[in-house]
Amino acid sequence: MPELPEVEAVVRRFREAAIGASIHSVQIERAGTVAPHLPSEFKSLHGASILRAHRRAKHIFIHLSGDQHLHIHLRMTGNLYVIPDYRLRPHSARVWFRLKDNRSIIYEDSRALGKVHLVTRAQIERIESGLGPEPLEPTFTPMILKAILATSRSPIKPMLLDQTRIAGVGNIYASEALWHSRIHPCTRANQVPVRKISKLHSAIQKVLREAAAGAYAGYQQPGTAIESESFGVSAYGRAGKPCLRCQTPIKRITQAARSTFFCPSCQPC
DNA sequence: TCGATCCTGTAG
DNA sequence: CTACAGGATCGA
Repeated sequence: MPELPEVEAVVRRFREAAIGASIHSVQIERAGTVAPHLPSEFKSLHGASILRAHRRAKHIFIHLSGDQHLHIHLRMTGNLYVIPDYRLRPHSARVWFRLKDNRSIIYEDSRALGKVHLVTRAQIERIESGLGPEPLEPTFTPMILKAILATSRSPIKPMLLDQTRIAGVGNIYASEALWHSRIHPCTRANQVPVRKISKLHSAIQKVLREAAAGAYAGYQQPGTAIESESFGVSAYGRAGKPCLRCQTPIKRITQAARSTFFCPSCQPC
């Protein structure tokens, strides 16, 4: 589910619900979600209060009292939210934090690929320093994108997923941005024509911004279908369906073991 | 730079 | 039953 806009929505909701709350206890239903930590290490969170939460790329960092920090990555199917009572938690709750006010913070993850880690401030800095620019921040300019593209000979679409180059673009929005900027996904990054670089830059921002607007309203708690991508999607998941610009059937290919969707007619090589 | 891998769920 | 899933890491 979550790409950058969805993670942003999760963090915003989390902040509204959880800042200022105090943790009563921590339940770890699945050790793998906190590995390589031991569940017992999380006892240090008992009594801690939640001070801040922020997002960097698709990473979530939660700052707690006592100079403690949680690092949460939702991966494919993770979700983080607060519910009124722990007994309402879904079957796929992997870690939950009972709050002193009786509510609970739930980390839910059906595929269990995501992680909930305890980290130090130094570790957070190390993680963040390894990431490329945030695509929705002013620091991400067409010139910066041009410089990033120049350093890679790999096909542009897998390159867009490389978090060390640009942080937060995922599989759906990579295909979408290329469709909007009419760039073939197999084009080598350093071969993208200069004229199309600014198109790509604005397409990345457009696609992420529009998704962000929908995600905050649409990213729901358990049981509700998560369909934030179902509106505004022009190429992703539309194999065989007509391109919205030229009616040519959208094609699906595999790149770096991920699906890519594009229009073979209006995204020429 | 690729393929395999971590997992579970759902669609075909 | 198989294929595939919006992520990221690891080893070859």
